Amino acid sequence: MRVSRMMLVTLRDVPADAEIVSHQLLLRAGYIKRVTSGIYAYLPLMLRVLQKINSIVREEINATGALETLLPQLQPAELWEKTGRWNSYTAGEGIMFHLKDRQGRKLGIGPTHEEIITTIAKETIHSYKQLPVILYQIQSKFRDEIRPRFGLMRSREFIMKDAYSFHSNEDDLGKTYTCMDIAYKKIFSRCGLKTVPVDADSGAIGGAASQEFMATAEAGEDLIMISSNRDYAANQEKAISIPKRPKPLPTGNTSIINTPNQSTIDELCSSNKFDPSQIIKVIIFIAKEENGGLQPLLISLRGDQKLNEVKIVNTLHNKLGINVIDLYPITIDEIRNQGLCEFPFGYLGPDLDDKYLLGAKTWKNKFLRIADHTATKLKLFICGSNKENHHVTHMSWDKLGGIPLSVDIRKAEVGDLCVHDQTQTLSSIRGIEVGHIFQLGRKYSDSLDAKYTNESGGQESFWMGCYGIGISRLAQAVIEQNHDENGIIWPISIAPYEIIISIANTKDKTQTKLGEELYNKLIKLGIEVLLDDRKERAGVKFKDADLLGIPWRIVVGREAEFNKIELFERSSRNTTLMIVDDAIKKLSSEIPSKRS
RNA sequence: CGGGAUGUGGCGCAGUUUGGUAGCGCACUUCGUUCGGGACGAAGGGGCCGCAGGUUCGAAUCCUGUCAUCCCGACCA
Repeated sequence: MRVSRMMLVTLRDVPADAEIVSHQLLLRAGYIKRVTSGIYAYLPLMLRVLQKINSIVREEINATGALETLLPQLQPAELWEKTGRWNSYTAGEGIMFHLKDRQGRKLGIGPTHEEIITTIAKETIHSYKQLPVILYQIQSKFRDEIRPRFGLMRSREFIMKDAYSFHSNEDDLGKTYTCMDIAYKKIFSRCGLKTVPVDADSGAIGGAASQEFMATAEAGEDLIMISSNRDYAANQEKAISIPKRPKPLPTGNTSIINTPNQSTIDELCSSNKFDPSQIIKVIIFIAKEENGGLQPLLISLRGDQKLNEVKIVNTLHNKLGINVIDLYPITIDEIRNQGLCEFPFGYLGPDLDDKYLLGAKTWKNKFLRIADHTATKLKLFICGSNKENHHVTHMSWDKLGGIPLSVDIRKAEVGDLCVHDQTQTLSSIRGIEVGHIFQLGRKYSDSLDAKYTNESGGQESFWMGCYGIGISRLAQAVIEQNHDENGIIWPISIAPYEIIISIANTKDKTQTKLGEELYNKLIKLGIEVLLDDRKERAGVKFKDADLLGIPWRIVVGREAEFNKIELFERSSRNTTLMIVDDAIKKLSSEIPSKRS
């Protein structure tokens, strides 16, 4: 392709809207154009990158035995109602774009495709003999993100590869899950992306085992907790660790103490020489349930621990079968709006009476009481007395009327010891989520009544897995990891072009002629080559070539008359003066070997 | 949605406090001189100053409303 013909417009100034380097470079080098918030046009150069990524993804996913499909983006509400996701995906700040057609039928614009694919599987797969089946597609997905940002990193329309697998038993699902794990690692490494697999929360999609692939980058939105030897890594939402040992409370009798103006852990500790680990703090949240119910939660935590809200949502779902669509701390205004008397905030105890909720307008009038393991393990502790300005020391769970539901709802912190290996400590790094694999189990097949006939003639729900890769996000993540002050440095495997020939002076006939010859020869060799034939000064062409990030550059310049060119490698910035034929030889052996 | 900020040619910005009818750099066009790391000079083209009302003889500038964009939080490939 000739640069003079490719609608290339590069920007010298950094667009004001772009915050992170990869986004700035995509805009400056003319790869993408913003159309509206979170919605981008992929310009010709970008499309080539995406197509390269797609073909790597296709190769590796096809190799797992998966079949490519293309599913509709417009999806009927009924399917989403069956899985119970229509409300949570559309109501309030729902993430699904949705609309009504002219007959008034409700449709959603696909943020994901479990409903569709499971329905298709249900209608197509009737016997265990047809299993397992893996289906996938690569196409645009739509999510009405609360806050789109960072260009393609979090956009509202984005390209995703999503695969879904169907199995007759859990073991088989596990096998495919492992295959995908391996395929994903190959894909990311072929794309030149450094990733860390982490244990993940399975979020709104639901399910059992789940792993995220994080591209490590300072600009990443996710915090990853990782052990020193990298054996363990988890999303902060899911991370577990060994909490520090509590400082035992010296023996003593249960007694109420005066604690005026000591409504925080800090104040309480500094005034009474307590250690935060000797205290139980109590927090009240409201869990908004899928069916609209508002359940007050009375949560007990050890004073030195922090609450992990995601773990609470999961606990409610997994242990109590409550599907929570929103979780938020209560406020004084809300208590008033409920028509209730004020709570003794700052002095709450785990035994706060349900009578505080009597007469609530929309809240349920019984607390759901849960506590973190670190709290329930304390034999003796200090806690609020449910009376302003008073705490209780040497309290025990017995005296409080028993131990509430004991679960892990604390945040793992940097410096904690790891559960898998107590010689390791946790530290944190930032990452960009580029892939996610789940073992869904039978959640969707059950709710959509997707069954097949098993060996003994009975009906059974499919075991399912789902596996996503954010294609457009991945492309940008690669830039985040591969750039310098001059621009992008594409790995050759996904570069839009492999070589750019810069003719230093287009008025020089010798240079132009040699450039054109070289261009044609390289094309014949099957190399993807750009010819910068623009009537620009050499400096402009060099700057643009660096900015675009093409892995190799050939400069046809002063030495053209001696049949020599300069070969420049973008990543190392090494330049070699070479005879033309030697350069061709070198490139035609080197480039194909590094494409993989 | 809550908190913060900004909207002025394609991009980056000044002008707004103290109303007088729009300017700078980059990019674009033409000519000349240059010609290996974003050249220089000269001459040009392009903007109803986000939009709608209002105040005023007169509004980019003041007032009201509205829309959009970006940043911080919840969301997620």
